[in-house]
Amino acid sequence: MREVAALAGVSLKTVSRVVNREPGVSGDLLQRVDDAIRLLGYRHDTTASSLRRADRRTATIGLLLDDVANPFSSTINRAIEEVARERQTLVFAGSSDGRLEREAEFVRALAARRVDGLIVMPVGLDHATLLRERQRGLPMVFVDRRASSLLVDSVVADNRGGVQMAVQHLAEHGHRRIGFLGDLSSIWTAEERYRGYVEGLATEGLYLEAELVRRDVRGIAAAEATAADLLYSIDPPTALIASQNLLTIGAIRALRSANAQQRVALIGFDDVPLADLLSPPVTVVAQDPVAIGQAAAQRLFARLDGDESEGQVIVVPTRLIARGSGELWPPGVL
Amino acid sequence: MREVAALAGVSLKTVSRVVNREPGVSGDLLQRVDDAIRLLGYRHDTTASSLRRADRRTATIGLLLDDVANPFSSTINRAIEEVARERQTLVFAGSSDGRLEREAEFVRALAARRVDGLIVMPVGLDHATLLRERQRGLPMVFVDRRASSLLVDSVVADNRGGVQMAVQHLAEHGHRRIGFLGDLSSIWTAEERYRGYVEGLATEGLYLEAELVRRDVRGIAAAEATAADLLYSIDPPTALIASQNLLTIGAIRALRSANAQQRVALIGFDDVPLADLLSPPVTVVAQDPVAIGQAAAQRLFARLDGDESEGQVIVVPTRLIARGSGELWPPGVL
DNA sequence: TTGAAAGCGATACCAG
DNA sequence: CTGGTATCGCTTTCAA
Repeated sequence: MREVAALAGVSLKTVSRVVNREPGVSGDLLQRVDDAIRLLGYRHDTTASSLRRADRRTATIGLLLDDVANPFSSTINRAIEEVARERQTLVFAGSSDGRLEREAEFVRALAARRVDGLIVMPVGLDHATLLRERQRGLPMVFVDRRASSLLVDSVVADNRGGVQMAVQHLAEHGHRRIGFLGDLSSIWTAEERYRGYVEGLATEGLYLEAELVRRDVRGIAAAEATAADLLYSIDPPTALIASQNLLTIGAIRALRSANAQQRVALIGFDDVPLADLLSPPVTVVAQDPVAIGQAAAQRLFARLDGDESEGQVIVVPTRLIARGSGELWPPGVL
Repeated sequence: MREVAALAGVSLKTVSRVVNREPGVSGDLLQRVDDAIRLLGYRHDTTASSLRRADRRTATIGLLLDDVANPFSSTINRAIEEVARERQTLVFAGSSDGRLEREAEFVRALAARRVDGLIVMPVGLDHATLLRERQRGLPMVFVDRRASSLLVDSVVADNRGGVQMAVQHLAEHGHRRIGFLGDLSSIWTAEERYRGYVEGLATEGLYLEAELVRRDVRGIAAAEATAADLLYSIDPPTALIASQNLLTIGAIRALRSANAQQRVALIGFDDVPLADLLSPPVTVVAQDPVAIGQAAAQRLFARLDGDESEGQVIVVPTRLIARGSGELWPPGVL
């Protein structure tokens, strides 16, 4: 910048004005400075700029997901990127793998780089580390999992309602013994979905039977084994709800192995690619990761724009996509 | 930092030494400084640090993919993140959507933030903008697509070999009329895969028949229409190679609609989730995005560590996963 | 082993 | 409209 000023024969401040497109520079000087910039191949240094700038903004935000490679997460990532781009903001993306120490490490690294804000899929249920950071002034929005405090906004899917819908749908197709596969109870969404199951059963006047419920199931292999176990039990369910995408895949495999895919109904939570090409095609409760990501980014930028209102909880609707597997009737009904 | 120094009763420089774990600070002072840091909740400012630091490193790299939400890309993203984490480096991730102006915009934003290096899935074939940036000193590694210059390293899958393998596999199963679906020819990988097809045919002593080749097909819907067109042609192929994951999905749909999935063989390039649960399960040439991402990150960090050797091209093997759809024999052979 | 002063590249403030 | 000077938070250099 110094060199640019020298070449254009103006002061540092004038170059700064040109670079930042501030008003009040005569056309003549503007031209000279622009020429000098081009000639020298000058590149503005955002980091130095934000150091001195009054608002100290870095035009940078952090995004901490469970796993950037997970299709649900990466779609959120993409949606956030789009909103950020309109604001000339870059996104640091990272994966916590559901581990508190990774979450803490990432947040520390982001704070050291002075990001303007953070969108995070929080690990665990108490959020102590994150809230401490929030209280120190880092704007923060939770995504996919609801915050334990009103200091931060949350954008979540309608997990409970989605599973209730699934239960109702199965009940309407004559099912009274509906099995449930759930992820780790320490994950907020897993808990919500289980509640949806319990409430759905109640609404339909069905009993909650412990032997049909399998929680804390993690990953495809475990889901397959657990679903098989359910299917081969003495009084097996006539329908299954798999409340997470990997669990759905495991359940599909188990149904195949037992050759029960045309006999036992299945509804998965969260859509999976190619689900419509299986036989039967898999009925799912779909989330809307694009809407979730957009809403989260919009909340964060609203905060950066000075919104000081109480933390909001935005619930993005889920919808049931009937494809076949969820419309099978139990044996003997038709 | 000033406050920390005041509270500990030492100079700025001593605090700096402690923060950077530089040797040559007495245990007493180290203790006092650490206490002051904790007491004040001091946070090191990496951006200010790198501004003054001799090597000007920001411990930050850029990653520009086609689309961070694409499963192949997001797996690369994750692999790179892991390598970067070991080096305390954060990753700015972004999507070009295959558009040159987005690529240029992102690179400009990264350069303004003084990233240490860039891993990019380059748009187009000439790479002019990127190479200019490279020449200005920004370390750069290309991923998934080979560089047009030895100024940058490239890490690519064995596209050509993979498709050759597919052709050979189909020929071994009696096919002589093998159709080909290709993505936009302006994409380097699409071109490579097409060459693999041509060379594979030659190796097997088969003719290249123009009416069996459909290139510049983009997306699921177009692939479905094009594949249907092929299937309903006068002398249709007995086997199909879909050389990209979305094209594979389109081809599967077309085969289903024509009820030809048990009659016309199919091999897809790039694995797709649930492919093994379809009927027939889909045979694919799988890439190894984790290995690709790791290699790319390792190359970049090697450059940052001072490796000045000529640009390398690292080719990561592909492998054929036989699941059923690629092992169907043409009618009348068995 | 410790510290004082200079300066990284830019913007803020205020004077001309 | 334009520029001089102080300063952002930190590291470097060099002297004590």
